[in-house]
Amino acid sequence: MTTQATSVILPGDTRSRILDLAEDFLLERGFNAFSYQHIARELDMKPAAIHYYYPSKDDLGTAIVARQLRRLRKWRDLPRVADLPPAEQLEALLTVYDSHARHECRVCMFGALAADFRTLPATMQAELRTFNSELTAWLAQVLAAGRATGSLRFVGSPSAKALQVLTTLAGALQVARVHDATPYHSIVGQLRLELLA
Amino acid sequence: MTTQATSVILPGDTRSRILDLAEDFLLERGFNAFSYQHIARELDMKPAAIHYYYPSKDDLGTAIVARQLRRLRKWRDLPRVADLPPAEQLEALLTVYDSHARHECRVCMFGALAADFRTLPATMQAELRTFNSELTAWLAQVLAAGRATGSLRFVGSPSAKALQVLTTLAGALQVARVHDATPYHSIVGQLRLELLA
DNA sequence: GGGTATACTTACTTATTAGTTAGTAAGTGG
DNA sequence: CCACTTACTAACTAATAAGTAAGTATACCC
Repeated sequence: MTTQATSVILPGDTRSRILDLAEDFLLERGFNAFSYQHIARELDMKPAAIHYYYPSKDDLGTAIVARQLRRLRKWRDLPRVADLPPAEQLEALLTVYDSHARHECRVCMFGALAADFRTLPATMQAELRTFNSELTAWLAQVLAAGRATGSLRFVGSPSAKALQVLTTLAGALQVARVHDATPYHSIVGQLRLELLA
Repeated sequence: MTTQATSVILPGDTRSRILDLAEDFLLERGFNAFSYQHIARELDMKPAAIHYYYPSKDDLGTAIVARQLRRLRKWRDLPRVADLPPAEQLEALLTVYDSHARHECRVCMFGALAADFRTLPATMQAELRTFNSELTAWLAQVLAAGRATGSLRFVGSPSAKALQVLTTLAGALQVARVHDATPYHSIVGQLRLELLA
């Protein structure tokens, strides 16, 4: 049996519920501070059941980052994002980070994994590098277009500015975790003040 | 005996060698990914010997952050730092981060602990909050003085800008770890370009 | 109704973790 | 030279980690 009368189970549901929970724990505690037991307990299953879906923790971790990368690509190419003018594309990005800050000061995936990076499986490292590179490239292009049309203002190269902005946002969520959302809003307010013409 | 003929041992040396090594591991792997065994192996001792100096890992972790806080206060109050004009005080701060980047893309202590913050002992959390607050307050005052004398340039409040700059620096070291030093230099270059009048 | 795939559980192994306790060798002060 | 302190080691415990192998209940297909 899958589960008794308590809830209706959709096919493939457990697999994605595991991934969702693993991602929660990852963003909440870091990769080295969550275990199959944590996930199993939450789902009222045995740890071995998690291994059935994700044989090793490497697989699970890599799946989390790979899914986030797929989400990024999907989001970026969404008509309601891709067709926006540059300043509003930036605003859409900030909205994503804001939702993290509101959700119990959750850090972003990059911020959650960067510090422990050297203890991560090689496959996770590779996916995270790709994720960061693609996001930076996207923002650099947004910034360049925004400056060209006069809606965004900054000095220096778009790619350096993109790196700086993303780095600041990742860091801002970490500061929010250490203190509270106040410094996060302060930092993002500063970013808006400087960038929006 | 402390150790045989191989080296002369100073009193209190083991204690600080443990702390040094623990800090190395902390910045290298994160708090949840190093153990007393790692330190003991490096020092050619038994894990119990580490417990002799630092009864619990909480004590050890707290000692690391507390020492870093003492170092910050000492550095900040050093004549060769305190007596500098604002723009050079900022430059002195950047030099500290640069040395981290050069030292195998080491992250800063804040960046190493922020992601796993909620898994840390309460005493470490408190010390880290103090550390971050004091550093931010110091930089805010530097920025305010620099803008007043015309050597530094930025919009918004000094404390928001200080938060933003420190957050960016912490994040820049994390990016360096994930990729290499190139993006770090790009980000710090951007900071200099914007701040230095 | 039999076979097979799915979705698990039970029961285990091996490794590592933090931490404790008792003991011991070497140096120190009286 | 004796008591005491310092700085450890040896030998544990209890908990938790990732991972495996074998078995089981259910559903679906022929």
